[in-house]
Amino acid sequence: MPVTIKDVARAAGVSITTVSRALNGHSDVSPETRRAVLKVAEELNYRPSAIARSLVMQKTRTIGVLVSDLTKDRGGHHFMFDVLRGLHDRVTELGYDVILMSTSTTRQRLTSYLDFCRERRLDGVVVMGIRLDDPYVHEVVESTLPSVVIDLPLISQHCGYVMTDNVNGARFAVRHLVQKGHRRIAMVNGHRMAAVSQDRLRGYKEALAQEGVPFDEQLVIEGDFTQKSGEAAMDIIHTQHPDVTAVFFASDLMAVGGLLYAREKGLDVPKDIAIIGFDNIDLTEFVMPPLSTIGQRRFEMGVSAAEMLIGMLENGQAPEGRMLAPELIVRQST
Amino acid sequence: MPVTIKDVARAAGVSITTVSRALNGHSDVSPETRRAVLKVAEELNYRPSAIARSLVMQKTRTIGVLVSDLTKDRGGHHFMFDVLRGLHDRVTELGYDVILMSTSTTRQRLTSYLDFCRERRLDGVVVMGIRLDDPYVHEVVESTLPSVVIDLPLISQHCGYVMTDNVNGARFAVRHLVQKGHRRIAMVNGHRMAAVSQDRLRGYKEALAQEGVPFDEQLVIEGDFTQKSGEAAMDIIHTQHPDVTAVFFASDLMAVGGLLYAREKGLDVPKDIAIIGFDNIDLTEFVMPPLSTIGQRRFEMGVSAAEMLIGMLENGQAPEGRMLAPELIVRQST
DNA sequence: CTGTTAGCGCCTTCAC
DNA sequence: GTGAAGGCGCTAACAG
Repeated sequence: MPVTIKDVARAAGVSITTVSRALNGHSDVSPETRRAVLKVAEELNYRPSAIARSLVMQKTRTIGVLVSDLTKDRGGHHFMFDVLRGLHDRVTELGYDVILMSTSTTRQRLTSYLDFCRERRLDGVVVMGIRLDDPYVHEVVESTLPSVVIDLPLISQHCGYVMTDNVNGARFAVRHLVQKGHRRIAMVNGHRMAAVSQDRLRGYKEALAQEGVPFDEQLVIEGDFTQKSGEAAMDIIHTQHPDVTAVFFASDLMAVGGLLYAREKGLDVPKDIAIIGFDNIDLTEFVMPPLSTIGQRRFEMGVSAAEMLIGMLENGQAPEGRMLAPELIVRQST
Repeated sequence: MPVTIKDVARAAGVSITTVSRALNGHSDVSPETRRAVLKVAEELNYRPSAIARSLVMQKTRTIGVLVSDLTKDRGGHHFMFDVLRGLHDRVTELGYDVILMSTSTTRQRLTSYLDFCRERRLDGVVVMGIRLDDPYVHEVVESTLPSVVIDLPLISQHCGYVMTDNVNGARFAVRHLVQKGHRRIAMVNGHRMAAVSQDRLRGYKEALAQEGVPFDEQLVIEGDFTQKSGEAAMDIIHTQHPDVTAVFFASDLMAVGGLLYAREKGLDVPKDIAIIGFDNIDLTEFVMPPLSTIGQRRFEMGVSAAEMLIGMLENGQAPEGRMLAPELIVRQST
């Protein structure tokens, strides 16, 4: 049975009200009583109940983090973990707590994410790794519960987003290749339906236009973000477009596939063919040669989401769409 | 203002108590009233407040996960994330929620982890990635707050642990090498003070003894878990112990270092020298040749911790030490 | 079977 | 400056 405010009050010989005021730094308490109360609270090792406070204050100072399918071991996990780190860091700095939710587990509970939030009386949610076609996402996006979505351009009255500027990321990559002297630059994209694929393709085109390099539709190969598809794409490029001297892959995993293919065929990277990826996954540092790539500011995305959400909560700030600049990371594959 | 039990009661024309009982499946409610209440609750889209319930029940059905320094980008993160996944999965299955805590952020709050738990009235904690010399860990381990520690053999009245059986992991690795015909087998260990290093060294010795291979102290090189130290160790082995045909690295990162060194020196892996690592990090699948290693059942560790903790909470089960069997993963480096 | 009463631990009017 | 009273949303005796 933990020590309550009542215990402190009794021990200090004052009323509960006074203890509450003293502990919360209200001005209408005499310095002596305040000191006395603080001392007693300290001695008793008193910790106010966040639960009780939440009940009466009607806010929990807790935000939910909704992550897609934590159960399955899919690709994007490291990405999500980094975002989570930034998020948690900033959120706790601002005096809030973070509670975890996963699509897989809440779904089997048969309650929607939103209902979960309502039960827990969460003040807000950050959503990440969710697919656009998830039946429940829109429920939270369109609800009045303040929310911020990572990596999906969903915006509404109570929902903002934070994402990487994929268009510019792709532009950075392609411009870098052009500056290295390449003119025939192929692109291996992810599946066409992914939002990021469309953006990265646009960046590719824009960079080419900007640099005065003609766009050749033949040089855009569609992959599916996997290493295997990267190898396959590289094979097409190698056999059908031997004049290509550089390839921009829309994901590092595909780029690694390209790298393996090149090694297998005895091609020198970057001399025979330059390769640049996208994402800056850990792996890129360890392959040979280390892979140039476009990095997303994952930690900062979490921080930014935290600040936006809590800004909405505390200062009634309007939700917004935030694009974070990606960074060009030059290693030895270009 | 969310709809409360009072709203449901009024709308259903019964007392608050009756609503509570109907919703919680108590038997002393007539079928008709129950149906009526359920219907109204449904129509009103009522969600009971977990907060209010926690207050009166004196338990939150929430467990904390204390993770070391979420802020810093250190090695063990993927490990922790996988454990977290298993943990969260099982915990929510059992009807609990997970709240995140990090040493970095709670420390700057100037409250100990334990105080944080007390404020939030957490039912229990799982601790992971914490170093033995952390000043606060022992506070939670020795407190009456039920806890489970990952990867540290800390046990007490209210604290159990789940960890990988490192001794056997090392034995699996070394036995595998012996079975491949190797007799001169070096070991590159992590720093001597790490608990895992000691265990893995023991497993190395035991396996040698068991297989009738003499132990040679010269063949144990001390590294520090980094790739660089793996390279350095490999250099020592290569130059000073040319008769060595296989190396057991106490971490994959060091093993990758060894691999790079071998490639640089034109050594063929595994023909000239076989290499096996420990941890099964993602990287192992992508290096050339793919690295044989010892895998920890990370997801299962989380699941196990969840079950143990909640078993303690609900059935008063005694905390225990659980060793999870590692698995030998044979790829192409051995 | 159902309603009344009494809190859970805390904050906030409103008096004094 | 301080205390008494009421209530946040819910559950648990205790009566009827």
